[in-house]
Amino acid sequence: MPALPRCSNNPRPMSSRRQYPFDLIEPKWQRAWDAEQTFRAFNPGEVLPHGHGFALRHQLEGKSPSAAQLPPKFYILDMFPYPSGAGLHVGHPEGYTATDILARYRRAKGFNVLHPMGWDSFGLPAEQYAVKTGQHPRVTTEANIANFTRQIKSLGFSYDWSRELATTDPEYFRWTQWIFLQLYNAWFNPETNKAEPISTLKYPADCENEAAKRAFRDSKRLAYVSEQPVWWCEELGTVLANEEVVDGKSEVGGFPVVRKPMRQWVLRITAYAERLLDDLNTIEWTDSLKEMQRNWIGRSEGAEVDFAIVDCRLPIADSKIRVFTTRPDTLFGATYMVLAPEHKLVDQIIPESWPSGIPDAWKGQRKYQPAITAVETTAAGQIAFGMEKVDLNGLVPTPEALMVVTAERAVRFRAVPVYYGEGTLIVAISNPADLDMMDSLRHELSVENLEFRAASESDIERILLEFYGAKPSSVLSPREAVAAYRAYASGKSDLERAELAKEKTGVFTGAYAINPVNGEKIPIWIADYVLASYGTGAIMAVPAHDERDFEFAKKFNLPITQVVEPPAGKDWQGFTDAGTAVNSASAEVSLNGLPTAEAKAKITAWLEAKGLGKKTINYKLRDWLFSRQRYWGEPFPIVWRRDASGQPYHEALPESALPLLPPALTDYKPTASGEPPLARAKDWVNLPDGAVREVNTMPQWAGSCWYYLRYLDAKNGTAFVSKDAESYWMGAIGRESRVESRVTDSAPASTLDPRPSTPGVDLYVGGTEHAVLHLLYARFWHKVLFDLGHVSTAEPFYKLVNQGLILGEDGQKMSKSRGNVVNPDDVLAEFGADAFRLYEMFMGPLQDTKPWNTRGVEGVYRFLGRVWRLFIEETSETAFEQAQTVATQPDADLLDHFVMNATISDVAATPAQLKVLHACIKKVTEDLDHMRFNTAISAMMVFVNEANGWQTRPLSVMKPFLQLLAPFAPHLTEELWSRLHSAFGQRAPSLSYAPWPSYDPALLVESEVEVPVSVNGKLRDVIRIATGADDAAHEAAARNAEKVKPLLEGKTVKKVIVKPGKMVNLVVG
RNA sequence: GGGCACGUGGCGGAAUGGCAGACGCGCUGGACUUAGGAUCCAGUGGAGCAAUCCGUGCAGGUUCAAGUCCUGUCGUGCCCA
Repeated sequence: MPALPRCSNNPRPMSSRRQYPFDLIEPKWQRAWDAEQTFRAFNPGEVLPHGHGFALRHQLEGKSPSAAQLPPKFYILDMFPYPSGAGLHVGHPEGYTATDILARYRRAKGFNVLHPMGWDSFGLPAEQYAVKTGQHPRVTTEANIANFTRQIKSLGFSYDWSRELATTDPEYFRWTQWIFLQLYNAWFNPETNKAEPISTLKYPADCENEAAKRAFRDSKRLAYVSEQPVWWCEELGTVLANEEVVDGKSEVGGFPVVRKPMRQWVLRITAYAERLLDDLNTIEWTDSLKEMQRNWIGRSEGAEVDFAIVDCRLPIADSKIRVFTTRPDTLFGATYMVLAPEHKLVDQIIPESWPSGIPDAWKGQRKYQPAITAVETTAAGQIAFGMEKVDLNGLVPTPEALMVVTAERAVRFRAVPVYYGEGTLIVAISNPADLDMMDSLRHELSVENLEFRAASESDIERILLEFYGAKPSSVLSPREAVAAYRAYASGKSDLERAELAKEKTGVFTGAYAINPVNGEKIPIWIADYVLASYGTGAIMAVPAHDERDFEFAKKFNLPITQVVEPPAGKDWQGFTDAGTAVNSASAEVSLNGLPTAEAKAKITAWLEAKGLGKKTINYKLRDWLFSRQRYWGEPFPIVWRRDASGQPYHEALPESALPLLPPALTDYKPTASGEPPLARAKDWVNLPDGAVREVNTMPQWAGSCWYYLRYLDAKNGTAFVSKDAESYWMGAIGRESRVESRVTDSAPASTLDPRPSTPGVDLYVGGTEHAVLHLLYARFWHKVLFDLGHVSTAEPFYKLVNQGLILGEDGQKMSKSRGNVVNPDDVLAEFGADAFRLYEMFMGPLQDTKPWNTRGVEGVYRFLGRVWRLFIEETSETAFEQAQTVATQPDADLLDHFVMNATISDVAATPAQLKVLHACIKKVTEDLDHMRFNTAISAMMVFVNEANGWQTRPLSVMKPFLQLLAPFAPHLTEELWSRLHSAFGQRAPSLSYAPWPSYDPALLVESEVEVPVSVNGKLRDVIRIATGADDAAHEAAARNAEKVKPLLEGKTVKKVIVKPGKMVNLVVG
């Protein structure tokens, strides 16, 4: 942040300008809250200590109330942070301040508030630091947690620190592993639509032996093992989930990633797709957030349709291709089919030779044949070409990986090695900027005569001619063409294939299928715009009404047949919206004239009746890739064994083996063979009975999937959470009646929040970056735990609010490189925690993105100074300052030099004063109920501006005001609250549990109101009129208003609109 | 390319369809003061001496009345692709 002028030779440089002694007040109260455990939240059955504010407020001192005897709960949760080395930035405390204000407000309203904080402490940075330095990640992590704790505590948040947790604590991740075992030992029963213990699984008849049963069982578990192509990041030494890869690079660090098939643990989240979607309707999240989750789940309704294969040499059962389409109504327009290049039927349908008469363009092309497979080892390092001898199809060489390994590092480039010989390497690179990098690597390698330069297409052609002596034949057989195309496509990611490809590519397989609705013979293609992982990996192409099919058909001259008539004025070619079916009739069925929706229904019914297809629902959501090749994560409680035939199989450890701790290591790098770091610990991996431990670890998401449950009962050593604590705090029992009976003691009904407690976390606040993944994963785990009877609600987070981003003072995202990061420590030193909290809330609506402005902090800081001076005698400031100057160290006793302001007295308030106070109570209360913190603060500023002018300030007005301000500025208000009480010889009850003030609407009624008068909708004058005057009185007064009268002369009043007390509008002609 | 937000003074932002700009910052003037980068008081959307006129990205529409609702358009942000 821009440094504010500070005088370095003065130990208390700000004291002369300090608005009030926050530097003494804030530590004083933070210590007091800590010592008195003021914000301890009590579980059902706990003994409430004598003298505790909560116990006093609810007359429960020394008792151990049951859930029914406790006040209603309010669970208010922050997204716990990853304790990074950089410490807190001003974005963190924004949400934390909002929740803290609401937690304090709810306590004042009589709720039993649960407001905890913890640490999402597994994570990559600590591990990367460990790889570099050999320092155990736990050491780094603990230091960072200590720093975060200090920073968060300095803000005076009312967390119940007795429930603090860290995902890296063995007593915590023991239960993360336990939940994994719940997933492992469960399957999803589609009939009951819920997870059930694996023991309820029924085996099919052909599972004759134990091995077959095991294979079947393992294929049904919610946590299962799968060999699948994953994103491998060389630099990080781990796989990444799709969502952790951004623009072809790792989200963390921005390192290159490649596709690679690996054995992985996967969680069956797709089984819950429908429920994750449906239950969004039962929770109170913003529409945009729900929409994001819906998009991510990506439900689409359509049909699966079977197309028979012509002249097929396959067994009958396989002689058809199943496609998924969302537009079965366009079936008559399907003029070709496309399979994903990886589709398992492709190999089986290819004929020996091309059918006669097909265009050459369909047959694929061989353009280059760089037959280079080489690993050159030198003294200094090696160069590896990740490339087999392949045929390429396409206009440009496929970007492939060139890996250069030196003693220092391994770097992967997107490059095609096209020539290698006599110590000279020539590559075609896709990013010219990589040339410099390669050049610098050349020096590191110290390989003689190794030259890097970019090769143009004609260069490559010339080199290939030289290399092979002749240009290879361009005529391919169907099998060769398919193989060439597959090799080409395998180098691309799904994203590159489906979305980024500007030019459609593909090749004809030589085989044909029969369109089931009209018996037409259509060619079967493979193309990379069809993904094996979506739907059935095959589509029917309707070029007239699908953008990508349309482009493809144009390129390869495939027929385009109209089957949907668009609304008038639109071209049918490439029209993809709903319209009216045309050209869609056979002897058996006709869709002609039907709107798209009806046509879909009719053709789907027909297909089902004929056994040719069925209505299907498809999801974009994929199963959750759950393993990482890292050290700093939860180890899987799994071992591997081999059966009699030598087949490996996995087995869960017993619960008694938990927590399974990771082994001690000195080297945190993956092994030379690419195995995860855990594989280095041979003693740990190899068990005496011959079993081998799983060496993958769980992703960071695991710990954050259930931390909100652990807070409920954070010290429980025998269960992840006790039933009692879970059902009380997650609010599944007898809510409404308890709210009414319990909260009424303190506040009249008028200011009562009528909303009953809600199931799950009552309010969850955090950043949008977790809008999809964390929230989806946590909901999934929660539902599994719900199905298995471990929790009592179907959803974890009832109400969720995303705080907006805080930008730097320059309006840019805060980042170290921009140098616009604001450090809360600096702001706190200058203005104090209360001013910081107040400013974070005053900036604007919580949900909005807004820029930081240090001048704005000064504004609210001045406001707090004005509050201070409302209560404190100015002359005593001098006495304090003198005492402070001679004091050797900051001492809270110095505060005793302050004297209460003489204007404060125990006298009756005037009606005007009461009105100001009650208007403020009303506004602040209503705003807090709607999380409008900024306007609540402005209401309190209005109060202070008024009170500033009062000659006497009645206690009965000033005390409630302090209560209103207390959630926002707890330190200052606690200090003034206690001084105010002792100055008037009163006993000071804890401000934190003092009942929230209520307002009297009768006091707010004005005897006379100002009402605007407009003529023809234009404001002309303002009249004063008695409250409750009738319409006629309003009209009469309006007609007589000074500035209105002349406008009515000579005109007829055609219409009069009166909203009593609001406005009058006269329409004249 | 699609979806969802959002466009209001010099700035952050207020406004159940009913007096646009609450509150704060900044700015201007004044008081107090040895001093002011403290505090207090007053003013502050634009134009005009004034009456008054013009003003919520732009263009239309609905309405007695539109920052607010509807249509289109431009711009910004986020998410998805």
